[in-house]
Amino acid sequence: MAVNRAEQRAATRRALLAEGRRRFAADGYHQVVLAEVAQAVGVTKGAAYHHFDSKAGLFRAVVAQVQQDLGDRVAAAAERHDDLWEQLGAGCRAFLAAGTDPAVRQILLVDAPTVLGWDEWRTLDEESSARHLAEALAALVAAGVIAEQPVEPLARLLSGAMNEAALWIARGGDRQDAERALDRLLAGLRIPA
Amino acid sequence: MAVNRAEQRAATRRALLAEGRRRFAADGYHQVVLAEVAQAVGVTKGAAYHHFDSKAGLFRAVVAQVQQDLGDRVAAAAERHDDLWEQLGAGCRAFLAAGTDPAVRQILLVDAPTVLGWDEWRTLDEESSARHLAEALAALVAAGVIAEQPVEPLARLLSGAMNEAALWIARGGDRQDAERALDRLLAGLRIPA
DNA sequence: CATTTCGCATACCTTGGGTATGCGAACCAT
DNA sequence: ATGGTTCGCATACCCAAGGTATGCGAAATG
Repeated sequence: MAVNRAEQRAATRRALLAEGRRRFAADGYHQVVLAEVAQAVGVTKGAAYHHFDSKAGLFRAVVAQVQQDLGDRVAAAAERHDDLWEQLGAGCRAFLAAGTDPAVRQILLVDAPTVLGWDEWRTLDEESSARHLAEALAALVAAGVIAEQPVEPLARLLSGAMNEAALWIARGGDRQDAERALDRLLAGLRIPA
Repeated sequence: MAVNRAEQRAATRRALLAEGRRRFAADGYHQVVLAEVAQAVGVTKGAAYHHFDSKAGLFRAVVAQVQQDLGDRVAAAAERHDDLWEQLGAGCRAFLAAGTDPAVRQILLVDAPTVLGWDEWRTLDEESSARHLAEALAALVAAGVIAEQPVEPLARLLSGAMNEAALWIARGGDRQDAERALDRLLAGLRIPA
């Protein structure tokens, strides 16, 4: 048990974040009652407001954490390959796989845009997974594998496509089919050798 | 002025729908107060609950209406062309153009999935714009313009891509760039002649 | 040991979605 | 036309839940 005050504070904060993440993922933002999150952790609403300035504030912190995890997973999958094109494919497949995680699905893909507003959500997205995608595409353009073109709109298109595909898979769509369709889309971008 | 009861009922319902649509589009679902919607129309909350069983019920009706409008717009744009491939392109461009409409953006793309739940939203989407896309792709496959493949996952990918692109454009992204990127993606699907 | 800090609890306020019930005008019977 | 019925909507109320103001007690400080 932490006797020290800083440790205690950090522990409470971590516990609230973890419990919030569980509940936001399982029940969706609106179904979650802040007081219940606090109670489950053994504190009261007051503690939650001491650490986060609102329910949305807790959610925001959870979103950042989940985004971070997702970005790490995608980056790790990509880095297992040397070839740039393979990296893109591996990253995309990792993203689709992550879509089966309820935390990613409900928190990032369903609730975050409405709760935080699309602008703020996009900013967070930009800092993690979306950035990896844009960088990968830029590298492929530089390497002459895909045609010279503005990278940002293409990255948004692909990002949106994968978000939707992840939700589709989670709802029962066949992942193989989704991966194959995505592969075909990506393959169409390659400059014919 | 309607003296007849059925007309009166219909008029109130229409007014609530119109005002709800305005406010949902302008402020987002959560910011909208049902009582204020009713008041703006000259009735009270009771009337709203008489016509729709909940706030979400009113929103659902608005969503259906906006979906319908959007589907019509896309279909109309497509039907101005005879060539199947041109139809697809025209429909997609019409969809991106529609993304500049705040009603489409906020109601359909941002709030609907969370408020109605992703499953119900997808069902509504399926009945309007998404169906057009799937049909167009199926026709192109049948005509041998794009490779034989499951149409549903491809339609979801493209649908997600365009949703995201519409939001990106609304946030200030260049529409020409988005259209060109989308064209390149679609072009990659064609079987090389 | 006196004092301050601060992490959190307690008590309270307010907003807003939802419900139960009542009224009055349009509708329908004879 | 007139009494009873329907029904569109108003009024009054309930309560869950987010947010706030304040107090307490234990750790930190010196």
